Amino acid sequence: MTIISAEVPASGRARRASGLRSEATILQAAERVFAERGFKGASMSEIAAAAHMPKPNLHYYFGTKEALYRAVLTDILETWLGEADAFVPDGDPAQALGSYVRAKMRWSRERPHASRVFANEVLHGALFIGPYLSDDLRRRVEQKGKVIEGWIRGGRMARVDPRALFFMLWAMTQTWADFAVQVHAVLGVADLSEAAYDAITEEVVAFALRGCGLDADGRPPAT
Amino acid sequence: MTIISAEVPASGRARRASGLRSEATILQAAERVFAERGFKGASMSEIAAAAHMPKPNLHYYFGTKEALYRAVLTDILETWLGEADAFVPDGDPAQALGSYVRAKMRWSRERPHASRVFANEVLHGALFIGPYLSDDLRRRVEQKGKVIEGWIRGGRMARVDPRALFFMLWAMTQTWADFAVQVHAVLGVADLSEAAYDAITEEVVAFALRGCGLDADGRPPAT
DNA sequence: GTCTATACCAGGATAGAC
DNA sequence: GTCTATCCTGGTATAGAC
Repeated sequence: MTIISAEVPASGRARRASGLRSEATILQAAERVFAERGFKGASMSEIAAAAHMPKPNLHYYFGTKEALYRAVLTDILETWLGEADAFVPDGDPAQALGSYVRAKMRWSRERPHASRVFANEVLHGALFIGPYLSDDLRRRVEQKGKVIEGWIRGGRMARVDPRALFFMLWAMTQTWADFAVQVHAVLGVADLSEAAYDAITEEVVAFALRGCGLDADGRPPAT
Repeated sequence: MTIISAEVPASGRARRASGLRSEATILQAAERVFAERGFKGASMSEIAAAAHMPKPNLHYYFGTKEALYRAVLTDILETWLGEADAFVPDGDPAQALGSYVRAKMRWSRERPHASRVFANEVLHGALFIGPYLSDDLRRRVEQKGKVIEGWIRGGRMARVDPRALFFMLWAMTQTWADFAVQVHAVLGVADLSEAAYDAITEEVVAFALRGCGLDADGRPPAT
């Protein structure tokens, strides 16, 4: 992740433990507030309150609101593709796809704020992470797409455009974080239990595998 | 759509053609700006500029920024489920699901701004349309879910939780509007041609049908 | 109904004490 | 490194002429 450079705090030198802890606290609070309000909607005051410290401290550590936002995004992007590396050419398609979907579902569950910040950023034009999407992400999708094309040529899964497949998988998994409010409203619940979320995860996995022409055991279809 | 009441312009009485035209112009401009910037990020000045008229006119017609935003949302919600009524119990599952997905894909293509405003609203907690989601939408999903459950009981499609299915279908279709920037970045194109979008639409339809255990001709699988 | 000019306030950023 | 007090821009909303 070289496109977005995290702000180096004021001094430009390594700081002591208290500073690092403050910084981490701010980042965490900022992620939550940016997720709830968007970039414009979030105020430094609210982030400061969420981080239990006065406003100027935020400026001391990150300079500007925009720099803080960039730091949050950097933090998010560094993990966004972390679980994505299960696509090895020799691997079993059903196994690889299944664990990819499960990893993405877990990410939505464990870092819903991060998912929403990312969604908000892309939704409004990816002004900050645009270069990252067209360079780094594009390259990765291209690579993994080749693996999938290999599987298709080998008759190991249905013919699915690899890029379209990725967009659909991302959408199907991230929607549980990004649109959680809608999910809760339609289901008539205040929250999803771990058990309920696990059940949903298996629904998504099964749906995605069938969508790729694979049954749960990974057997390719007659087609 | 009774939950959100569109603002009745200043006089409270029907206005003449020029007023109606201005109002429609403002709504259209507002939808676009709200889509690009979010509620907070959008400014009345920018909407006014987009509508080619001075700022106070917006307040004349809609009172406040929030009222204008509500009017835009009402407009969007009225069409959001319009195409959703292909789910008739007697219908063919593959045919019903296919035309539903196609309708949603067309909506994403033709009203991307509307889709983004909606996404942004839900993403940030559905503060304005929350009641609509838990009343009207919930009821509709419940109804259509019964139809799907009937199909499953009749062995006409795979066992898929109907609610989960809807969330996935919405996600898979709306992502092409909401995350268009990401799609373009990863594909390395500035825009999608009609032909390219049609091809993607068929990818999504095929994937969704297989996901439901249906092939393109609507034959249920052995399962 | 349409527009110019302006009141008013929220919020980002900084000065400067400790 | 931490915090109080304050500056100042930008943005909603309105007054009031036409």
